[in-house]
Amino acid sequence: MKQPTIIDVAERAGVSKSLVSLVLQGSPRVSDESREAVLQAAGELGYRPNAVARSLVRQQTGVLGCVLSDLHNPFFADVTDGIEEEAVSEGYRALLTSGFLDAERESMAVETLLQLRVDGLIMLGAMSEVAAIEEATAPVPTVVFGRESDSTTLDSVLDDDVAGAHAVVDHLVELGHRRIVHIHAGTASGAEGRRRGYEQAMEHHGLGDHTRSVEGAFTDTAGEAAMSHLIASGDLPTAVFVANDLAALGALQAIDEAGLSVPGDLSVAGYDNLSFAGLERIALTTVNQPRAEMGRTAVGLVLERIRGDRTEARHVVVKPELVVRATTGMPRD
Amino acid sequence: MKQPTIIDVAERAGVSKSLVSLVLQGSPRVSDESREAVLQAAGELGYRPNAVARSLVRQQTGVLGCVLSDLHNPFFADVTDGIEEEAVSEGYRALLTSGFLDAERESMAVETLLQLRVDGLIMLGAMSEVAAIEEATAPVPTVVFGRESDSTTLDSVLDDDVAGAHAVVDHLVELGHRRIVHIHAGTASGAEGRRRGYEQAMEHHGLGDHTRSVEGAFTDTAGEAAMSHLIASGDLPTAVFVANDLAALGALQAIDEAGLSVPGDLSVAGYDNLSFAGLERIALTTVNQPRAEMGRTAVGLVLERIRGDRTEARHVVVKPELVVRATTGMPRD
DNA sequence: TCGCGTAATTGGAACGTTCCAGACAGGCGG
DNA sequence: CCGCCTGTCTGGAACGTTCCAATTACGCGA
Repeated sequence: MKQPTIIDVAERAGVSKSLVSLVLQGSPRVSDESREAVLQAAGELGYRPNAVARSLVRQQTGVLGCVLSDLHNPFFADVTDGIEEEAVSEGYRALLTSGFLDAERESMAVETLLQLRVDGLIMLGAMSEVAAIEEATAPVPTVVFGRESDSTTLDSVLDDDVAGAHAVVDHLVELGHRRIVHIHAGTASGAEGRRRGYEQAMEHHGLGDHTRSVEGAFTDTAGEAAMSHLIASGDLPTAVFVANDLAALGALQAIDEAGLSVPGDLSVAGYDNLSFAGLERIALTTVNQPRAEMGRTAVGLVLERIRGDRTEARHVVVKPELVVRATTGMPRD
Repeated sequence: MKQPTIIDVAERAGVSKSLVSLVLQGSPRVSDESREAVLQAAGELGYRPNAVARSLVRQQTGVLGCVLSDLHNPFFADVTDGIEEEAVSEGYRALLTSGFLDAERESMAVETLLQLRVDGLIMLGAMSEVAAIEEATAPVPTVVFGRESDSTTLDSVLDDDVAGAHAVVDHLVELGHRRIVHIHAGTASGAEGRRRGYEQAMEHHGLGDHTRSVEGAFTDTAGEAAMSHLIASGDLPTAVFVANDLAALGALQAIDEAGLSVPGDLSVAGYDNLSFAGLERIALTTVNQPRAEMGRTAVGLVLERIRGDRTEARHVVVKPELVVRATTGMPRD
């Protein structure tokens, strides 16, 4: 049951292990005859290179570790598509782990990947603070995805959450809303920027007095709970800006359950433009980010670092885009 | 920048590398004094074990590789929760890769994981046939998740798709439907059983003449395309049973776009009971599987094999459960 | 015939661990 | 006083590769 090694192949082909190694790496300085013999022996034995041994001597694994804060959020699936695509085309492999929306489990995942000696790390929607990530990932090039950062060591990729949130509020105000509540996501990646954008925009429109944020999280259940709470409080706004689409879906559910109409009684906007948001039955007004492209960018950044092409941190910020659908409309007055 | 090794720790602590190894493994046959010194030295240097070297000598990695056929399908996220939980509690780590709903990319992912010498493999919703998986994964204990199998070497975990599909058809027939179309998912995992269950149930209800399957896949876009096609054909049934919820969501979208009403003009049922299916705006009739539990079971099976507790294949089949919601109702007559 | 350059091949060190066999010190019983 | 046991600790082999330096084979020009 033991898998054959390069030495088994060498014996069968009647050559040295070094030559087998050369052939398998595609070296040109090998006679056709030897190459043939080695390849045949390898085929017959069902030889499969041992990446563990290779990594040990090469001092690199060819693996990019990705920590997804939440496997349930389709947002990250789209980003990961871009990551995989770019990684593979550059000769790397992406391995994924989940952080389970928990800073502690997230750092356990990071630790595992570091022990495996991944060549680079991409933290998607990290729950941990940048300083903590900086420290934990020091030995390996790391890109923080979706979290604001001015780190001098870590690269980052994110959309301009402040601008995105601002656009949402502008849109709602333009429709005539004044009492706009924000369901935020605490200190999760992207949440702070969106909250700040909301507050700035409210201020900007002279609605500072109506600024009101309630606690939520980047999950459907949190969105539903926050919205239920808001409804139960009796003090309903005319519009709600929810920190992401997943939570917005939960909020919609709470609203539907309460028998309120959208956007008649209440306008709702989210963030991320999940594919579900585009369904007619949802038709959620939201903010789009170029997810796959951002994923590719993240890989590009981490590879630049791995290859030593760059040493100063780079922070890539992309423009988000408001997508107006049917969950937002004029308030009843 | 090079990470410290066990030898660096040994030098700093003034002991041998063997002793450092003993301490780090928590051996009791070490004096408190030495233990203290080693731990302190390791802490000061920021030592992190090299899992690559450890794996090489131990001949095991402590890693379970999981290939998810589709990262976009939340179904697998739920299963993965169970997998992770059980793996961690048994001292293993789960690493994920995506198969991108493509047999070829899937087998590339498997190959990568095998080269990394994972201790076990779980294939979730594999696109490849069981025979191909059997051959490719021969050196490593492997569990096939969600695909019917009578393999004598591979274990499997799945729900009883035939029974699940049967239950859907029973429900529709009971409502009075006769012309029930099935949007299937070709040879994808689980698709064949659901199709078979549909066909058997139709036959069972004397509706063999109305049996009609149209081609789809386990994605929202495929479901939408199949449904659009069905609508365009002009020959509408009164009910549609879609192979999974993701595709059912796409089908609903096509129906909504066509201006038809659900379940007035058309009843729709899916399979998987995604959390989205429970939203009031969707309220999709579907079939539930105990996802997290099935994930835990899969890990249990693979660990039994790794530990050599069992050599014959085991196939765990769990009972699915019909969940009736608002997308199914009596046909107009 | 000899020396030399080139092409092909090989042995062995190294990577960072684990683990086994053995070494060493000290205490105890005979 | 000697042998032995126990409790600690250590050296070195092994894991499966890569890669460097060295070796061999061979043909060709002088």
